[in-house]
Amino acid sequence: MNDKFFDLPEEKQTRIINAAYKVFSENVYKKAPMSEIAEAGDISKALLFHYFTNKKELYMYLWGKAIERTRKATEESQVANTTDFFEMLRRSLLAKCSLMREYPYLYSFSVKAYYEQEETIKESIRDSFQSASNQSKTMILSTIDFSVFRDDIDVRLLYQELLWASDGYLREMTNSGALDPDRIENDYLRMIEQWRKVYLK
Amino acid sequence: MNDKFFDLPEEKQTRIINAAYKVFSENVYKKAPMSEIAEAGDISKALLFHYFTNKKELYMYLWGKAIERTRKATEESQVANTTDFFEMLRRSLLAKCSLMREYPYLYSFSVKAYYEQEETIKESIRDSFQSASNQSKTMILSTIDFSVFRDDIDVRLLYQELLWASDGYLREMTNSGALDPDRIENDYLRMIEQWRKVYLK
DNA sequence: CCTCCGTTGACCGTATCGGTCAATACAGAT
DNA sequence: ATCTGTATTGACCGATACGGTCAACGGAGG
Repeated sequence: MNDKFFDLPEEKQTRIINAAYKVFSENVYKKAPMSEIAEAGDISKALLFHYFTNKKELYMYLWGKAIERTRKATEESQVANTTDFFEMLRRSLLAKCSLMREYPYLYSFSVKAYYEQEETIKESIRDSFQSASNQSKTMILSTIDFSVFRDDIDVRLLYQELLWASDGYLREMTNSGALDPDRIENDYLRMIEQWRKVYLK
Repeated sequence: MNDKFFDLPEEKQTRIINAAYKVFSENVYKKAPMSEIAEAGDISKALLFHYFTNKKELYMYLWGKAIERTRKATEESQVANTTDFFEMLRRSLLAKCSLMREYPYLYSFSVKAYYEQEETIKESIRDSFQSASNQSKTMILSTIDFSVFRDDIDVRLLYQELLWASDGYLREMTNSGALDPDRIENDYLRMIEQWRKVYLK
């Protein structure tokens, strides 16, 4: 890619990047047109190709950035630095929200990328995602104090369930176009409070 | 459309329909090619056009069928015929599973259709979905006995949350390609049992 | 052998794709 | 005002994919 991209005013950089995240999160790689990205980012297609020499390079740049920013947000929110399950969940959702404020479609892009079928993309991506996901999962299972949960529930099932619920909520917000991180954050906190009430001893 | 479609052996009919549901559930209307549907259904594109005279007609047929089958499955599972919240949830998830056995992608098609942006499609669809969804929601809120819930929880939030959780689970199954209704049904039942334990008085 | 009809490969005009390039717009220096 | 260098673009290219059509093929029944 062309490093001069980073000399652009920051607003313009993120505008372009977010346009790309959006289009790639809504379409499979093959059906995500560069022209649509350019239009959404309010620049010409030629300029887009000027900065990211071709489609795959843009895609891989977005992927690398997504990985990096996710890692950073997770670290900054101190997600791993607690043994309280719900506190960890809270921090991780707050991290997601803060990430969403700057890159609204980064998360849905990551999910879409994980299931990408295009051969050339697949191999470059799947491993790094898988390893990160597995790593965080084992980290959670080893540091969390599970003794505080009610004895009659299946914690592993619960964990999945809560992730799905928060994910489903986020998806609904995304789909309906009302992506308001503040409101989402607030709703997240309420949901967690409720869970805390019923699932602890 | 050409009524001779219904003279085809049933296996072939559902094979074609499911191919169409799949492609339309994975792509926006405009980017869902008839050729891809034909290929997935293992027939020629020309034959597909022979039965459904054009793309929109096929889409609208699928939509109507989705509405109808959903209504039927809901009715057959007696979803509305109980005042127990979790029992109703259980029945409605079982209905979803039984529907999924015959038309694996019908549900994700319906969701996708609801958010369709194509102008000509939008108007023909959104109303019927909205009304059905609203109707079921008010039905639930009026027949369910909410007094059995713990007093310290927000039932409306809970309702959404459980729907999201079951939805997220279903989506993960769909995405990973392991769409096994029996396993899903089993997992659903376990999740519901857990919920029943913690959310009731 | 004929007829009928389900089925198809090949085709059409058009739109869209990824990508290129010469030309413009424009800012700053002289 | 002119020059220079760079950010930006409209127009274009060949290739491909699109929705839709149609003449022809093939096999079953008479």
